[in-house]
Amino acid sequence: MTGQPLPGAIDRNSLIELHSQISNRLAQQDHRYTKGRKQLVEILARAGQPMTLPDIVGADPKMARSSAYRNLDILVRCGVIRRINSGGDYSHFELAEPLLGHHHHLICVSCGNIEDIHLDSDIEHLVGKSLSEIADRTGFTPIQHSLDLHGHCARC
Amino acid sequence: MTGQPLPGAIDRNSLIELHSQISNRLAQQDHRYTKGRKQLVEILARAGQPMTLPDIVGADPKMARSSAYRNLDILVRCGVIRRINSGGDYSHFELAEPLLGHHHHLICVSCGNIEDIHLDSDIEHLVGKSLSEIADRTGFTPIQHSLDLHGHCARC
DNA sequence: CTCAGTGCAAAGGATTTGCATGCCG
DNA sequence: CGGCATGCAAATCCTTTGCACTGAG
Repeated sequence: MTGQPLPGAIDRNSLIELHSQISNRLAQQDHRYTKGRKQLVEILARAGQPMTLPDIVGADPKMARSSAYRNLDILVRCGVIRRINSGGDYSHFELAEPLLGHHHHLICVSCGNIEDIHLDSDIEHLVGKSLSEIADRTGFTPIQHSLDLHGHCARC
Repeated sequence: MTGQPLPGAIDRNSLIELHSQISNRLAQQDHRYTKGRKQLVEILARAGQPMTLPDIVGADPKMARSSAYRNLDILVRCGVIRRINSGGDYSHFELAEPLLGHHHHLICVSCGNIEDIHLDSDIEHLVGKSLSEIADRTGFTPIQHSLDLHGHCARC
C-alpha cells in the first residue's frame, strides 16, 4: 500500500485503476459499472471531500436525482462510497476508505460543510486497539469507526 | 467533578439535582421547565441510553409527537439533550455530556440501536490533544467530538 | 391579562419507489 | 431477446410549522 493518504483519490490511484477496482467490486455483486455510476465516482474523486446530493447533481445537471440516489445507494452497499449523516438537511457522500484512506472529519455546525482530516498513526492505532477491546467484550462486530470534530469552521 | 461516568444519569445525580440543574439552564434562556420537558428528561435518564422518538413517545403515550419534537429541540439548544443522527429512520436523543459524562457509541448498522461506551481516559486525552492541534491549525473552533463504532450488535 | 407551552392537523422536504422506456450483453 | 439501468412522477414518512386553546404568573 502507499503511504499517507492524500485528499482526492485521483492522486493515489489513477482514475483508470480506480474505475477498474470499482468495476470488479460491482461485478462481484452482479451490478454493472454504468456511465452514471462512473460519473458519480469521478465527481466525488475530483471533489476530494464529502458532497451533498445537490452538490453532486450540480456538478452534472443532466443527472437525475433519483438515479443519483439509487446509484449512490448501490455504491454504498458495495463498499465503494460512504454516506455521512451530519444532521443537516442533506446526507454527505464520499469515496469509501479502502479507496480514499482512513480519515476523519471536521463538521461545521453552522454551514454544514465537512472536511477530511488525518490523525497521527500512533493515535489511530491506540484508538483502534481500544475500540476492538470494547467490541470483543460486548459481542459487537465492528465494521469501521468514525471520529468527527464538530464546531465552527474558519469561515463561520 | 465526580469520577468515571456511569450509564444512566440517575446514578450520578439524584433526579432532584438533575432537574434543578436543567431548570437553571432553561431559565437562563428564558424557557420554563414544564411538566412535558421534565418528563422527557426523566424518560431519557431512566433509559440511560439513546432513544428514538417512537421510543420516547412509547414510554409516555399521552405525550404529543409535535410537543416531544419541539421540547427536544429546545432542550438540545439549551445543551441539556444531544441529538444523534445515526442514519437510520429516526434521530436518537440522549442526555447531553455535561449531565451524562463524556462517552461514545456503538451503532448497529442492522437494527439501528445505539449503546453508550466509555474509553480509557489516557486515550481520550491523547485524542483530545490531537484534535485540538488540528483545530488550531485549520482555524476550526471545536465544540465536541464524536467517536462512534459502527458494526453489528450481538443480537444481529 | 399576557404569553409561553401544548396538541391537533396540515405542510415541508429529503429520500424512496412505481412504472414505462432504453440500452448493454 | 432478457434483464438491469434510467428518468419522470408520485408516494413515503420523519420532522417542522400554523393555529387555536390552555394554564401559570
